[in-house]
Amino acid sequence: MRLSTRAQYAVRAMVDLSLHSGGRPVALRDIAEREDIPLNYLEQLFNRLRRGRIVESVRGPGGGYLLARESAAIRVGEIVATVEEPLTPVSCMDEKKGGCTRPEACTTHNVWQMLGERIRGFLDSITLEDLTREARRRGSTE
Amino acid sequence: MRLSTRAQYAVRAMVDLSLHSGGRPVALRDIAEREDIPLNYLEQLFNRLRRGRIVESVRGPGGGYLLARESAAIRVGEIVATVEEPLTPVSCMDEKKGGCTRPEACTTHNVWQMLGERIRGFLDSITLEDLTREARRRGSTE
DNA sequence: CTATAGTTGACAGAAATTGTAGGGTATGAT
DNA sequence: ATCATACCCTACAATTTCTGTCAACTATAG
Repeated sequence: MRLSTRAQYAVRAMVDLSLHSGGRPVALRDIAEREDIPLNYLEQLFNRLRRGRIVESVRGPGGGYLLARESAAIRVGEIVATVEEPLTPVSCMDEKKGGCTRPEACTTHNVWQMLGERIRGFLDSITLEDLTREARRRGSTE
Repeated sequence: MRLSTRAQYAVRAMVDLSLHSGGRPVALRDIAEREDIPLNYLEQLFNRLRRGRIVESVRGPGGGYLLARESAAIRVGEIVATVEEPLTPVSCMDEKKGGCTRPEACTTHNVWQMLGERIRGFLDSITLEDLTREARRRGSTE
């Protein structure tokens, strides 16, 4: 039950982006350096985030990435789900197998199903704005 | 964010054990067959469960495993935590690293911390008795 | 036309998970 | 006693997933 570093990187990078973009594109190179994330790896993550319509890209010199919408409209759950693909705790919930021949199987599946809903529900209750505000607060007090 | 099959196996096996034990030990061989879990693998899991004081073993012929206490006193969260070792979403929460030099890092860490609490809280709210009752209900109606 | 910075796919290394093998040890039954 | 059962334990092989790297390509500002 461990979150991939992919997801952790993605959220940290998004907070960084939100903090440092004043409406202007932020280059991955800068984010990678500040957050100590391998640049090439970060590129892959932002490709997914772009396809997930969470960020927009600007190519060419002076380019970089922008939030696709205001930070209050971006939920952490989205970010995680986008880079992490399936946010379901067990495999047999994505693809349909014949499974569930055993009566206990279904019972436990219900548990995992509900667990997944709880996880998504919690992560969706937090916005990028929340994190950004908190990060700014911490940054200023210290 | 995926639960290991270890954890899924463990919970299923515990439900099976609870269903089939009438105060008498149940052999892993039987559980493995009914649940279609590799026997050797199941043995490893039950070693952990025994060390976690969730089950007790009876050796020799006619032996097997028993619940260490009534099923209402065994929570799913315990079972999962016992076989899954750390139930924390991110690595840097177990071992202490210097981390958290970046202000955003701490912010996101809070999120993972709270997520972990939610997960544990949910899984601890369900007892083995709940699952057993539900499994029996399903089994009888079909 | 050149440097910048995103876009993409392939792939290598590392780590964790999952499963297998093979021996040991306690115990009930014959 | 001895034998079969079934737990106990360790090491390791196979597999998968995750993490990270590389190289080549495309768009664009200056």
